[in-house]
Amino acid sequence: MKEQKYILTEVKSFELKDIFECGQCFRWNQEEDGSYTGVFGQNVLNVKKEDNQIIFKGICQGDIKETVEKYFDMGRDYEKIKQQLSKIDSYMKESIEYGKGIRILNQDLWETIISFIISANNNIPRIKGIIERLSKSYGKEIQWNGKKYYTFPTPEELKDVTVEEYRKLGLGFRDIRLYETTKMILDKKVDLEKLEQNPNTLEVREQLLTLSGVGPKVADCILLFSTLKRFEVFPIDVWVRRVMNDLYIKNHDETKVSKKQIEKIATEKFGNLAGMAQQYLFYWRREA
DNA sequence: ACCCAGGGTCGTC
DNA sequence: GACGACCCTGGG
Repeated sequence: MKEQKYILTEVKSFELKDIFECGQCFRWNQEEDGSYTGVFGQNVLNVKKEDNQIIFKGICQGDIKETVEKYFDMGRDYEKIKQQLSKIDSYMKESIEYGKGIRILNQDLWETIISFIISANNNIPRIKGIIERLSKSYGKEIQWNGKKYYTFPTPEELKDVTVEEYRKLGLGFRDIRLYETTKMILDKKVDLEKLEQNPNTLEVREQLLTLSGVGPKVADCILLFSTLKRFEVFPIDVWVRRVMNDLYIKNHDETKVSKKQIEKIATEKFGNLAGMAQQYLFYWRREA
C-alpha cells in the first residue's frame, strides 16, 4: 500500500506525549525526532508535531483523514471538558494543566479487551513487550520505510493458539484468561458487535465482566479507552487509589478505603466526566 | 541474595 | 467482603 499524509493545523488539546503516555495505549513508541509511531487496525502511522502543525503519515487502509479524525477523537471538544473539570477544585486544575494535551483514543474494542487483560498486575514495559510478541507471532506484517510492523491479531488469528504457546510468549498466569476470552468471543458468548450498539453502560459492563480476566478495573478501562467511549466510568487502580486517598480522603493507610467509597466521591465530584478526571489524575500522579 | 511492586482477577473461606 | 496465590521482570 501507498503512503498517505495528512496535516492538522491549530489543534488544541493535542500533545503527543500526553496522548501516548497517559496509559491508555500500548503500541505507540517515540522516535528519535520526538515523533511517535504506532500500529492500530491495519494502519501504521507516524505522528509529528511541528509548530502548530500535526503531521500524520504512514500506511492507511482507508482514507487517512477519516482514519485520523476517528482514532484521535477529533470530533470532541476537549477544551470544554477541561474547562468544566477545572472548575471543580484546584487539584483538578493542576492535573489538567499537567496533562492538557490528553485525548482519549478510539481503540478497537477487541484489542482493548485483550490488552487490558494482559495489563492485570503487570507493568507497562512488560505489557508492551507481550503485546508486541503477540502481534509479531499472530498478526499480519506491514512494511513501511524499510521496517516491519505487525497488526494486532484478530480473534480468528488466535483461534488455534494453545495455552502453552501463550505462556511461551511471557503472558504468565494470564495465558488461560486470554485463551478463554478469545474462545468466548469467537463463540459469541459475548457478542462484540452487539456491545457496540448497546447504549446501556451497565449492561455492557456486565457482559464484559463475564469474560475471563476481566474484573471491575479492566472492564472500566475497556469502557473508557475503546470505541465504547464511556466517560462516566472511573477505573480504580493502585495509582488512582493513591491519588484519591491523598487528595480527597486524606487517609494514610491506602488499602483500607473501599472501592465503593472512592466511586462515590468520583461520581459526586466528577459526574459524567469521571473517566476524564481519572485520566488527568492518574497521569499527573504517575509522571509528576 | 532477597524482597517488592507492577493500571488485578480468581477461587476459597 | 477479606485474603492469598498467581507469571514474570526490573529495581532497590
